[in-house]
Amino acid sequence: MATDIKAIPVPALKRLPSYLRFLKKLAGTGRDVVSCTHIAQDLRLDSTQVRKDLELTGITGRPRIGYIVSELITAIEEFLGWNNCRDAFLVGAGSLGAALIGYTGFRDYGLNIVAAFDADTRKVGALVHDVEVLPVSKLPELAERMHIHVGIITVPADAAQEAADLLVSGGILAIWNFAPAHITAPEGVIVENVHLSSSLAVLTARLTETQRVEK
Amino acid sequence: MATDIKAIPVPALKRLPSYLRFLKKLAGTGRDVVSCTHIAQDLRLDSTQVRKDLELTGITGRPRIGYIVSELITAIEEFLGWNNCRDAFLVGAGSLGAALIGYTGFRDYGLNIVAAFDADTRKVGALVHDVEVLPVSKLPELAERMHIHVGIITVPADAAQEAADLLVSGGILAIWNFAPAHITAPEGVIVENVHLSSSLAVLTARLTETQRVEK
DNA sequence: TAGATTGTTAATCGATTAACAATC
DNA sequence: TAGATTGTTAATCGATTAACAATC
Repeated sequence: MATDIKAIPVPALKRLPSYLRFLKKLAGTGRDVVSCTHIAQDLRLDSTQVRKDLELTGITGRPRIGYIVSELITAIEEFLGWNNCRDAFLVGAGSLGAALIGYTGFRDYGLNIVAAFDADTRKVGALVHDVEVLPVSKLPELAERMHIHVGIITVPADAAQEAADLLVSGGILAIWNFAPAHITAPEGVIVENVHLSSSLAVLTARLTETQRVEK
Repeated sequence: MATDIKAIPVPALKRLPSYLRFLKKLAGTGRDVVSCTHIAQDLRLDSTQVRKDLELTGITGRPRIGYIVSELITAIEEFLGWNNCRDAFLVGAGSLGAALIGYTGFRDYGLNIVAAFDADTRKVGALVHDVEVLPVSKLPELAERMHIHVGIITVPADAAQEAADLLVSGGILAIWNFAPAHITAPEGVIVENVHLSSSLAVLTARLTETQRVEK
């Protein structure tokens, strides 16, 4: 097999967006060259780690000088696939769904939510931040016709698997799941979970720990 | 030092909530005993990993039998500090803030958002899901008086550090940051970030990768 | 009893960090 | 040139997985 390239480490992938943010801020100030040390200092990371992470994107720097800021921004964006926008469907037009639709920052991440779907007929037809809410029954056909590859799930936990199945039946290739539920999808379909409970667990466990120690 | 206990591994901590979800579902069906194999199967994990994770909570099972579901639920909840509710303040009453306030599920995670704050005077005075929006200037004094230890940041990126400083000045001990920005806080203050861009980076990088391979 | 499962120790794997030569 | 920084290899650290004895 020719595809014997090493898998991209997830922790590295998760750090790239913060580099991008920093670099864009830097570009705004007119700086056109940056070193790993500089990035690492701002983000409180190890400079070797930053260098290895940047290496993933295929960029090369110059000893003594560093990296060209604009080149680096382009390299990261291309590596993440953020350089050209992807259209996405969202299932579950509740308050979280509305918040995601309303967040304009996703454009920077190459994501564009073009339609929302809801099982609740009372929500169908409404406009959420200029995005129309459609009945879930229309999803599979529309996804196929519009060549949508990304689906976002913002339904309650007990409807999450159903929403996932719906997206899969429409030929979606990647699911961004915000529902507090474990969902399964066929081999080949990417599932990325945003489990707020996991994040909160880290926070509360640490807090409980420090408060236990202090007493 | 007596506090030479091994640090709790973050990945393990992040898995605990999913166990809890599964166990509660199980308890609902009337089952009162469960094995690691059973949990691992449902969540597509390694059973040894599940056992090690549960070990963290201090629970002991019985060979051949497994763990008592109700005991396990209590053990995880106590370990995470989810058994008694914490009051929290939220800064930034935009659509994401509103979504978090409106999400009743946080009660299960021991979190109760009692007040929202915003710098925008036009938002002040409004009610968001029965929670009053107050001016940010009132935050430090109120946080101190009400013994609030947890602060949630849902402001735009450029106001995030300011919001963090405000919370810190009110004596907050832990910050749950939803703003797409790197924030710094004094030693001892816990900062847990929900960086949607990191999560999306994993999704889009994988998607770009598979699409690259297919062509 | 036999066998499933826990508890625990050892082996493996992968990510982070350290070391250092190459270079502009 | 001298020295800062990249690129790369090696060492360390921590998490996952495997192995196996203890036990109900």
